Amino acid sequence: MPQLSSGGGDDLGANDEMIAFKDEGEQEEKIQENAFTERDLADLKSSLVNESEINQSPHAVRRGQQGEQRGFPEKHREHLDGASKHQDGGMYKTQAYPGYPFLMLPDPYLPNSSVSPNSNKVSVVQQSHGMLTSLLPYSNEHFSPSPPHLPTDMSQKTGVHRHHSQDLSGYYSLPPGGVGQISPSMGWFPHSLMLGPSGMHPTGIPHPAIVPHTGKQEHDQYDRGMYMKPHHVEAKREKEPKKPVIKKPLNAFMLYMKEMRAKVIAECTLKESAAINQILGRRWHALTREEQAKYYELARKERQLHMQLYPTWSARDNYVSGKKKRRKREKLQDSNTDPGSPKKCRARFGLNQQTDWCGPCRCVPSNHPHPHPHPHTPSPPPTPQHRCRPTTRPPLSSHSTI
DNA sequence: AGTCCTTTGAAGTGC
DNA sequence: GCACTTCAAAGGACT
Repeated sequence: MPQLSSGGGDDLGANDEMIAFKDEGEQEEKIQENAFTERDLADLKSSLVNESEINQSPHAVRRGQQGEQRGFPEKHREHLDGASKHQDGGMYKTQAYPGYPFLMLPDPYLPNSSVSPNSNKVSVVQQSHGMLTSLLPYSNEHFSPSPPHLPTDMSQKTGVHRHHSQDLSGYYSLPPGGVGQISPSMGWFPHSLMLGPSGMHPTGIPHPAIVPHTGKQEHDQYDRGMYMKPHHVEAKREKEPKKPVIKKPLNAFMLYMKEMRAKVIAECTLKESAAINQILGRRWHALTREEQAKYYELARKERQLHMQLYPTWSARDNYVSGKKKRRKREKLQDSNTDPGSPKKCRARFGLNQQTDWCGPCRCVPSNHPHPHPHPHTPSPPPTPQHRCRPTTRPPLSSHSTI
């Protein structure tokens, strides 16, 4: 748990994390990040425009970023990884949150616990596809070092099973008239026993973490149908009686994205998620430790709740078969070694026909330490400092510019 | 219709 | 134990 406030001066890697930021000039950026929005937009737009004008390649921006990210110090990532690995360790659960005493108390979502309906603070995001999302009130009240209401309230209600739209309405309060505004990521996990065969809650609100089992596209469709009139949902279900999938609980950054996406969209008038995510990634790094702690805490609760509700669930359940993926990769590799023209090769990887190497790594010659003259001749193995990964993201630079 | 892109973090896999 | 991979969200772009 890297960014959490140590409170009493313990170090969980959080200090290291911050030091790492400072070492890498992040501090300066943090100051500058305050004047984000306009610059984000300007940078992003100009980069998009420039790239499109120069290269007319849909991957031009990606290449540029990869070029930057290529310089990302592994050390930093290790910090993150190492720190995150502490998260579920004892430190996290006990000492890591000296300022969060409620963590030592019974989980609010345990069958014998509950939370109190005493807050009306809520952020409601109108998703572009029409789904309303109720977000946790990320007020300081909720995430103050000693949330005053939580432990007390939790202890007041006992023996009541968690009914999300009521019990959680305190902690995850609903806005006026916001009946269906339940976020998949904010802890709205009704008990599995309360769900119907396709993840429907008795209230008629489908469980957001449960979606049909047929891939991303249907996830979207299902999401869009979440608040359809019941008979529509019913008809849809009859048509597609597919095995529901329990989705992963959202991590801190995902929760942050969910909350801030609409804001960024509004500020930047951007719609492309990839671009928005870049901005959000930068903003995430610009957050203070305390601000991030809100989301880490929230994510922890999410995981905890998820674990309670679906004790047998494993992230592996949603993995596409490793073999299947490997086959896909191998197939791609085969096609890369398949004789063909450099032109076709560049086209396949969205490279500029004039300026780009046609190798699978998409790096432009100018920033590539070991050029791929042509994929048909085997590329030299990636160096530890620079790994070319065409299908997965390269090491991320925490201070990469858009 | 399906996949990619882009971000971070959690968790799984494989050595 | 480490490095690597997959998946969570989102929606436009691309195949």
